[in-house]
Amino acid sequence: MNIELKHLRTILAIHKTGSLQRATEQLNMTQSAISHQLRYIREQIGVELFVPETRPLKLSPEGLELIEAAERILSEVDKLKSRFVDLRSGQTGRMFIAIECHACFEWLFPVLNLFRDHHSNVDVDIKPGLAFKAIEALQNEEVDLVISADPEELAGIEFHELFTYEPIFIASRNHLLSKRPYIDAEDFADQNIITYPVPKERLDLFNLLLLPAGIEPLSIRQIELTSVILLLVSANKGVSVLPDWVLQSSRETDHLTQKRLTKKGTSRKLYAAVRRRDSEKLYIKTFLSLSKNILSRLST
Amino acid sequence: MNIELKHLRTILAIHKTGSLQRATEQLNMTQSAISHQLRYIREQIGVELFVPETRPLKLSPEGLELIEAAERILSEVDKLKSRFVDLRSGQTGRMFIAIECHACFEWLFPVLNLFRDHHSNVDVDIKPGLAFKAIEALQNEEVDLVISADPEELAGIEFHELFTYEPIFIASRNHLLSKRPYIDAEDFADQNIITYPVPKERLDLFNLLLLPAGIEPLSIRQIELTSVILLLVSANKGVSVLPDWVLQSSRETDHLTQKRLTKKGTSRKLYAAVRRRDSEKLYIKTFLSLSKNILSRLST
DNA sequence: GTGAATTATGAATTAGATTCATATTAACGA
DNA sequence: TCGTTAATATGAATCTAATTCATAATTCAC
Repeated sequence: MNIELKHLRTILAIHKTGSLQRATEQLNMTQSAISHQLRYIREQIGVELFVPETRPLKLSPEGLELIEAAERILSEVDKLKSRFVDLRSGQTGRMFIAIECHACFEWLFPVLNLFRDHHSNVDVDIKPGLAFKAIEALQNEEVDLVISADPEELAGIEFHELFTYEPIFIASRNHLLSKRPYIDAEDFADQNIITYPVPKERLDLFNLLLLPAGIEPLSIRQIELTSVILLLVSANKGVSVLPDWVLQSSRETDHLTQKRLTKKGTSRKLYAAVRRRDSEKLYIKTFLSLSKNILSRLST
Repeated sequence: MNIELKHLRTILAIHKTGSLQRATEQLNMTQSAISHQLRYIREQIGVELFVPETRPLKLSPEGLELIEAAERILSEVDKLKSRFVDLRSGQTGRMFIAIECHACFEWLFPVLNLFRDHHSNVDVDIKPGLAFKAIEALQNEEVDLVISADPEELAGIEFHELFTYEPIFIASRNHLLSKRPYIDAEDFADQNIITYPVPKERLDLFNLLLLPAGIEPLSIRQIELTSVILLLVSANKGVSVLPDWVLQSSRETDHLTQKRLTKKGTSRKLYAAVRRRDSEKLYIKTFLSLSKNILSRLST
């Protein structure tokens, strides 16, 4: 027995309009096509659906049952369809985020708070633990958005620039280097550095300054939480380099001195990577737009 | 957006087998056909269902949702199908009965009690109030079976003979006619007759005897209930003619005398009319078979 | 019963689904 | 990283099945 949704729709239209003739309008088919189809359906299910030789067409008890089931099934299908219309247009969906940069929590949480106001239907989560394999996870659809400072050329992946930031040197006000107008690579050679617990090559300080200059600091201490880093630096247990936005938004900068790296300063850019096919989704656009503006919001 | 059940089945098969290649077995199609169909589905719903370029195929979050909905919908459709398989084979269905003969309640109830043991899934009901238009109601599918004594040649309708019965004259033991070996038409001319409240031409007594002989009884009193008729006749308030099965099965015949109509007796047949298309249904066959045997069951 | 409207049917046509042949792409082991 | 194998994608050809067209058969209302 082969039944398709098309057939259910036909039966429903015939029943609702009361005749094959009038059903033609709803179904955009000729009366002949409907008649052929009705015969096919009758053959398939082997039960008379309409009382024969009556007009307007009257349902048989079996026909009535079919109609009721058909309405249930078709409404389920319609729900499914509109669900996909929503998914496609970005009214709803999933946005799992992987972050390659540790400090990004500082601006990401405020962004997501704002985001929730716009898209309460979107399932948002931050996936920790795949910082290094983030882009791979994006391709695998394990996550839907990656915050990264290292754009690559990848098929199906788009990097959207979010904002430019400046890695800033911080030390205690009592620190020797607090007298300098700016900090250079060599200055780190005898310093205790406090960083996030990630490999060197993923830290701005090393990327931009120390690795090119071939300089090793005196020691490296790895700390998870930004506020603890600030605390330790304030207490003169070491120095650090953090993105400027962290220092703008933090209330624990009173005992700190901030300096540029190198005379003319340094800069980095942050990107959000998404699958190209997702980039038109409404909620992705909202996220990108909110992220681009988040720094000015935080500083006021 | 056009989705058919076929497509849901395809997606489901791909997911369950993990590859287009293996899905070919389930679907009895070539890998190429499945691939084309998959592309069509993708175009229709506009959302990537499987993570591209991965093997074994992995569902995207959207794909997972589709699978879940597809399983719901297809199971609903399967239920519908098996429902119709049952309906077609007569495992289940509706059997609304119209009776043209008043006394038939006497044997019909016992039949239906037995019937329920065999077919608890069949929706049984007796539809009163359309005694005269019963056959019409059968054609309109308002009822599914008619008990009738007057078979006709009608397109799509079959009359199945149930049993032969004898209309029997009854009177009080004290009644004058109780001495007679049998009763003739003329004997009714000075009698008070008690009958069911239906037109004369639908009563055996008039059909078989009085109308042909052109004889009018002294009076006619119409009574609904068989037991009340028996009561009144017992009390010598009049005489009546009832089918033999009523008298066999009744416990209120002690004060009655029973006589044949005419010297060699009379006989009538009862029929069950059904739509030809229903006559192969299991439960209809059961009903016919039970009805044919009911009289011997009642008399024991 | 007659005419108007509706449904059914067969043949012709058309659309669309499937296959075949083959190119492309991933997966795995050396 | 390369070659090998297996799987998927694709285009054209084919075939199936749905739709239309033309028309016959029914039904309904007056």
